[in-house]
Amino acid sequence: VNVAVARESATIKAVAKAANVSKTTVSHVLSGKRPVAAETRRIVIRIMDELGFQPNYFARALSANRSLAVSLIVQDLTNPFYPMLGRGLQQKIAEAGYILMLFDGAADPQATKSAVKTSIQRRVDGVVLAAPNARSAALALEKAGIPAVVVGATRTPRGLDWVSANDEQIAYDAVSHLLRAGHRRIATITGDLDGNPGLARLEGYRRALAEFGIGEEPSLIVEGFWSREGAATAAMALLRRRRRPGAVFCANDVMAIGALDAAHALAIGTPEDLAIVGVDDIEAASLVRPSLTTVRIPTLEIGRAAGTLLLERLANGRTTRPRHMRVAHELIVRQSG
Amino acid sequence: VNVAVARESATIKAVAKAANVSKTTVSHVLSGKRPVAAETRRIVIRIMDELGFQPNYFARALSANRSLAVSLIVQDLTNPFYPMLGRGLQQKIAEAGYILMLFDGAADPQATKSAVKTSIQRRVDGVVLAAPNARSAALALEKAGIPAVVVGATRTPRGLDWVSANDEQIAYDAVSHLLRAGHRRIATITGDLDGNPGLARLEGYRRALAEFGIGEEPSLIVEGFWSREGAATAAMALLRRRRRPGAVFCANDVMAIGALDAAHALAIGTPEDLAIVGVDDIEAASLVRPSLTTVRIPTLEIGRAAGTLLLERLANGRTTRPRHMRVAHELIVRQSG
DNA sequence: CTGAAAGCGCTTACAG
DNA sequence: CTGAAAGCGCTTACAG
Repeated sequence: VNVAVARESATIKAVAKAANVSKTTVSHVLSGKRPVAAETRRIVIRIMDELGFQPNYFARALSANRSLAVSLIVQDLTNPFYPMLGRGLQQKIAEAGYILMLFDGAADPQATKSAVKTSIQRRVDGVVLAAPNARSAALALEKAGIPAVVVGATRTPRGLDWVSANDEQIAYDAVSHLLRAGHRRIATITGDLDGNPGLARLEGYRRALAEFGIGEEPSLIVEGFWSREGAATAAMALLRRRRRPGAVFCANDVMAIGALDAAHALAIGTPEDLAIVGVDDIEAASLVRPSLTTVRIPTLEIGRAAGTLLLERLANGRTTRPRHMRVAHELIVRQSG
Repeated sequence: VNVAVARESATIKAVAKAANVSKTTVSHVLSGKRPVAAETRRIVIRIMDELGFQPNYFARALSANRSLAVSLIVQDLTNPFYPMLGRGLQQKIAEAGYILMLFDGAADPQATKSAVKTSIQRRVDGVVLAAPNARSAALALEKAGIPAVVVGATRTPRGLDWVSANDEQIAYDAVSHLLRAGHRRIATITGDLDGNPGLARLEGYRRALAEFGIGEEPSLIVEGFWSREGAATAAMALLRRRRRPGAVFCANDVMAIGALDAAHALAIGTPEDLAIVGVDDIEAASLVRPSLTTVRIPTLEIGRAAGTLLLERLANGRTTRPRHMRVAHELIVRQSG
């Protein structure tokens, strides 16, 4: 096996020699941690330029014992939620000189474990967990002394920094929009009710109705399993009732599109005969016809918030209490409701 | 500023001491580069377990002079093309023990430059460039002795490993599908014709028609600028002709959705009165009504192919010639054509 | 304002 | 089959 002929890159030693100073001084013009005579600094900087010197991060990381790297462990990069999250996080940490190590596929617990292990071996300074099995991952990281921030978890993790959307309020705002538009018989197609977003969004739906003095009608609450087909089936049942609802709040956009399918199949007009509101603002929300009214979750902001929490944690160590940041959502009114 | 109380992780030295062997031996049971007596090995492994030993990658990278890391520099992570690419790449390189460093936002040349610089400083072993300004980036990397693979570039880069889809054939296959369905007046809404995918897809359209002995009709070729609105406008003009086309090939799905908009606005039925075929198979392609017939570009495969090329390059150095891999696409027949 | 030297935790010729 | 020691390229007390 041949070895790539990497052009030998200049070291601190070479720079020191050429500039006629010690390695110590070169190191200090690099870090600024100690005053260096203006003239000396100028010379050193010139030599660095001439030699194309780039500090070796391994050496730096090894002696300083920090990597200036952050891991992002993500459930499914293919879900549009995560790229935006990654972008926000990268923006934030890059400002502080950190880079992003990306681990995908954490829907599989085995992949999560391996991502955590690799993160520990590579001595990342912090980890953002956007994965379902955050709990055990966080434990392993804590043992290794690596701070973690959890994002969009289904449950509140104990003692960890955490950023999330306000799922209850999201649903409340969506349903309030329908109520303000005059709707009174409003159904909801829920997601999986085992986890947090599903449950919280159902609660928001209930609170909005309650505040309008509308009694709950259990038959208007149906489960759509977060999927287009599940929602279409549920909506079919809903729309075939004698007294069908005039509006439906769907706990995500994919299910809203399923509801649209059902309405179309039954020749029920949207929004005239059935208003539909979703959550997420996925790309398709503006591409379907009629375009979807929905609640946008500011994924970029979530990423940035996670970065902020992590940087603060890195600066403060464990001295400060765990924090929870909530990001603001936004109602996007389009054609469907 | 407080320092995080990182639990001291065990070092090779600690393991060696506890196991009553030398650091050399511990290192060799780790790497397997030299035989170790079965009994000794067993003891060392047990001690490693007990101490929770994780080798420090900085130290390893520093002495071995390789990082076991690969950079992915991406134009816009938010474009669904890239997450899948990233996943494929990560899958491939993880098999060889490499991790992925992600850089987003390379649509901005400044961001690309900074990503390249960081990649050099961090001594990544290789880079995958999925960015428009691949040329200058590749040059800088070459100077640093870091191999690069280019993905989905608009121009063929010289001397570099390269993976791409076969854009000409993609268009040919899409148009052939329409021809086989009996269409003879087939329009095309093209992308930007400055770059490769736009031009190549127009050529594929032409070849398909030519092979069917159909003369080119310049008025049936209109530009849609890769956007929904651009395509809708173009389609409007097309559909208002006295003799309007019976089918239209759109150079991407977003434009196909624009064509759908236009047909809908003019009450022209799809596919009865106007068949529509796109390219990409974005998520929305299956969500719009009628769902879109399209050509899927296997992004995951592209990522894996890039990983394969890069790993081979890392193994062979510059001894082998630059390679070009093409990935196979697939016609997805749905409702629109 | 500047340097000599130890040390970070590994790998790897060299020697036996 | 095993060890002692040099070295990778930085950072950072310590000393002046």
